[in-house]
Amino acid sequence: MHVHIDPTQAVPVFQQLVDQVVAGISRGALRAGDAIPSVREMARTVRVNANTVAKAYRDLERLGLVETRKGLGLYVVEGARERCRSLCRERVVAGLDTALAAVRDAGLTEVEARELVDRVFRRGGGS
Amino acid sequence: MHVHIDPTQAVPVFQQLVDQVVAGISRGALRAGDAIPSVREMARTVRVNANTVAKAYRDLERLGLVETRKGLGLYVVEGARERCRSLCRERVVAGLDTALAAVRDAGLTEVEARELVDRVFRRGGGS
Amino acid sequence: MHVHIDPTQAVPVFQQLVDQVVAGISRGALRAGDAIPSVREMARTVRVNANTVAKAYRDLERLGLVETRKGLGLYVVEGARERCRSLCRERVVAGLDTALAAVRDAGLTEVEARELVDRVFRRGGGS
Amino acid sequence: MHVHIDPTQAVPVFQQLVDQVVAGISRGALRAGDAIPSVREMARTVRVNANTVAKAYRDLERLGLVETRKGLGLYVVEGARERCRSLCRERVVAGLDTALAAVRDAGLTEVEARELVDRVFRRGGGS
DNA sequence: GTGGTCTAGACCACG
DNA sequence: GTGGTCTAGACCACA
Repeated sequence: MHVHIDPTQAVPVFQQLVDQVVAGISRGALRAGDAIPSVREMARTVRVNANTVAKAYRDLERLGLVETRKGLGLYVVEGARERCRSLCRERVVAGLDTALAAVRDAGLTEVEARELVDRVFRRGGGS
Repeated sequence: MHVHIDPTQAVPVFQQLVDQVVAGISRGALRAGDAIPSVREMARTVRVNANTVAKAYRDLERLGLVETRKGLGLYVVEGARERCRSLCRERVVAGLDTALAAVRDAGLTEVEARELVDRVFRRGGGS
Repeated sequence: MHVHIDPTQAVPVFQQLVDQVVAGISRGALRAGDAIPSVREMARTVRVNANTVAKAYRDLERLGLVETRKGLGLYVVEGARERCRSLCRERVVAGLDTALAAVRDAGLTEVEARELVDRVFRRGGGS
Repeated sequence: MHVHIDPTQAVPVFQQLVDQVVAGISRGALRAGDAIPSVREMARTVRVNANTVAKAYRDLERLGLVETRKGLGLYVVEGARERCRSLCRERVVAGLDTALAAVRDAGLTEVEARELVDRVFRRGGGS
């Protein structure tokens, strides 16, 4: 479970944490029943305040991906992977939808949009 | 020059103002040499704080789309439409690029991305 | 909008804040479109740290009772009262259900349960 | 003496243990003079930390339901069943009282409260 | 002025 | 050891 935080970025640190744990669950690095790193451990390893980590974890719980067992820590819930995926899917599709609408409204043609799709998918794996 | 602001939305009010003026110039509702509504008038008509309008206008000036004529107000500069369009284009393409990368990284297939493109462009004119 | 916090109670301060705002909406002291007291004002008046208030307000937003307009404050959303009521109702019914099950499992008779109902409702308005 | 613990639930594990032993005494599964399982045995069988079991047992002793016989273990005291029942009764009645007050304060009618009572008692034995 | 984010450090119940 | 709550005080973008 590698986590990397960039505090200079516009997206809040706690949100980056949420996203990375979600990604970890999505790709199977964290499985149902696994414990996620404790607040303090995560805080130490990513050099972030513990409260910030706690806030992120609270969000994960609210999303229903993780449950807290008092005195023990946070555990990935059953079915978290599927829930993650559908969450990601929704979010990503909504984003693309918005972006495409902007493209269209800016007067670009469908052909140009398709070319962008080509380019991104030809580019392969990286971000 | 109709402007509509939704203070509920995540995108800041001043940004919504910028976007709508840019759109107005793009589609020719505002032409080179035209005056744009004064800060106070705009503030009154769209029910927004005057400081917010001023900030938006500062951005428009910084983008090189309008110029201040002292004592007279703000005027759309020569060549604004073209500049607008290229700005829009860049911005929109960057947005689509990011959205597509997210789609790809979320594991959706190219086919699904293409279907979204289809859907948006079939939907026709509105936003 | 009177709010009273008892920091000695077992229920967390931020939760007490949430509950009291919910109650305020429920009984119509706060109506759709109204602003709720700013974080800092509330913090001052109830003698609680601003972060604690902010946490409570975050919960209210998550419950869909309130929306934030950046730079302006938090506003009660349309339909908040109904949502409040159904939330309260659910919570309260679940609590009663649990309590009744405990009563039954402890071997008390239905008659005794009914007597308790009588007593509480005879007692009238107070808490 | 079957004991089942759900570490997921909001009620603390040690409290669940107390409750289940109390229930066992109440229904006669544990009688005066019986030994209750040793801390270690209980810890092993219900998969719980031994300190947690010890804490629960301390509570049981404090409630006057069991007594320590040094070197032998914990034994259910004479009159435990009656004491249990009155304890349960008190606790359960207090709980119902609170729940009913909440119901009333939430504006539900007495009739609705009565219907809930009906429903729970019609449902019969299980939890 | 508003809320949002982050840090630092304290205390608590639970295991 | 764990997470949860609370305080105090800082900085930011937005209106």
